Amino acid sequence: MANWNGAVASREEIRELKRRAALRVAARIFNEKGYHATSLDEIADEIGVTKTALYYYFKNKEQLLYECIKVTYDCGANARLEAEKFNGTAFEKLQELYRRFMENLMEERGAYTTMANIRSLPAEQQQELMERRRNLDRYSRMLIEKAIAEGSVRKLDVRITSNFFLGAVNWILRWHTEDDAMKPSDVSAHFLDLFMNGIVQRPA
Amino acid sequence: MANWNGAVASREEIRELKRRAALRVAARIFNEKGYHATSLDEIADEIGVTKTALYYYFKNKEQLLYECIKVTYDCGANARLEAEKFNGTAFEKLQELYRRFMENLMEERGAYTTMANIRSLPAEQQQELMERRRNLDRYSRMLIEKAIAEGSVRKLDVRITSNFFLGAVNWILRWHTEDDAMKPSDVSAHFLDLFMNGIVQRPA
DNA sequence: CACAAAGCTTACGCGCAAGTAAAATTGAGT
DNA sequence: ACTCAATTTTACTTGCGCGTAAGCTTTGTG
Repeated sequence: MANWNGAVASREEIRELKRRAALRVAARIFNEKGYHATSLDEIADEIGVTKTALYYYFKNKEQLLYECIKVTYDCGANARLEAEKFNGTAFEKLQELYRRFMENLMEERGAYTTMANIRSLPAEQQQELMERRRNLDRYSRMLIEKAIAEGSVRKLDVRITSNFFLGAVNWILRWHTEDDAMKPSDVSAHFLDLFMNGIVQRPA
Repeated sequence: MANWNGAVASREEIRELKRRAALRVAARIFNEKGYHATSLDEIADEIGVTKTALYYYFKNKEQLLYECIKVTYDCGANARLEAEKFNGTAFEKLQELYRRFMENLMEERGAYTTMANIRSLPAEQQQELMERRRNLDRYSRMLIEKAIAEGSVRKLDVRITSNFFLGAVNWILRWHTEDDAMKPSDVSAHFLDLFMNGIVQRPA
């Protein structure tokens, strides 16, 4: 038998798990205290290693932040993929986009995508993240426009409407904790109910 | 004549104007780069003085942040006062509360009330601000409850509904700039339209 | 004009936290 | 049990930025 060791994690796998764990801890503390107010010593302490150990997994502090933010953007990007493969009206796709987005955010719990955080990164990574942000925003607006065109949504200002809901969604991480009484799916359902009722076109 | 100098600002007045100007500059940079990433030298440079001049107006960096955040909280507190003196249903008061809140925020342009910012302050000021935050939130929820009781709003989860809109509102400062094509009153009207349509009770 | 108070500057001390070098430890495969 | 790479540590350098001390400049007032 080449390897009856299937159940036990390999070195590579352990390394990856430790990386993920470190990212989760880092993201939590960054969100609580802010990137610049958080020292690597603090993050390392919480994990149970010394600061220098982190440098074995991440190039530097910026890299750590970058990957934390990437988690958050991936939530949006994955939500978009789900929405695109969803067969249905623009109205339904819009709903799917935001439902997935919200639930991903609450599951993954990455770093806030604040201006302060993004601007703490090197120019190149800033560009990349801003680009991804714009992409999600454009997709969201496009769906709203299509939904208006198909008559399922009232004639609204698309920019305002998109910002309205994106704001509410991004804010979720501020008040919804990991051990919240409310499950991610409950929160997303409530939010969608509020949003969709706000924009839906009703028969005269 | 005791003083034919009425048109010219007195020393006290000039001092106060400079303080205000400094606060506005500080809040803008804090919002762009984050509190800890912003040096006093930077703020002073932008104003056109040296760092030490700021110490003539503010006790220290924390004090500067504290007052920037206070601007934002005052927007909420003043909105509440306006709403309370407004004669009408809970539904109308709710609308008034948020309309004023949004417009004040866009006019005053204080500092974001993020966890990171608040936790950068001394314990005592943290307490005070958290208290004020809770007060506004409680008032918002109370109005929603009353509006449900009076039958003008659907039976919704009050906590979720309040967080939903507070999130959208707080996010405004992220995308609405001072020279935005859209006036504060236009933005607030749009937002209220979206929110109120989302929660209103409709005849069967 | 004198002179005090207000307003601001230059020069510096000091602590904290990012990042590095090199040594110590662990543990998987032989 | 031995080896060597993977992992983590201890000990250190460095720079940035807050805050202070001491002095210079401006301005209103008698």
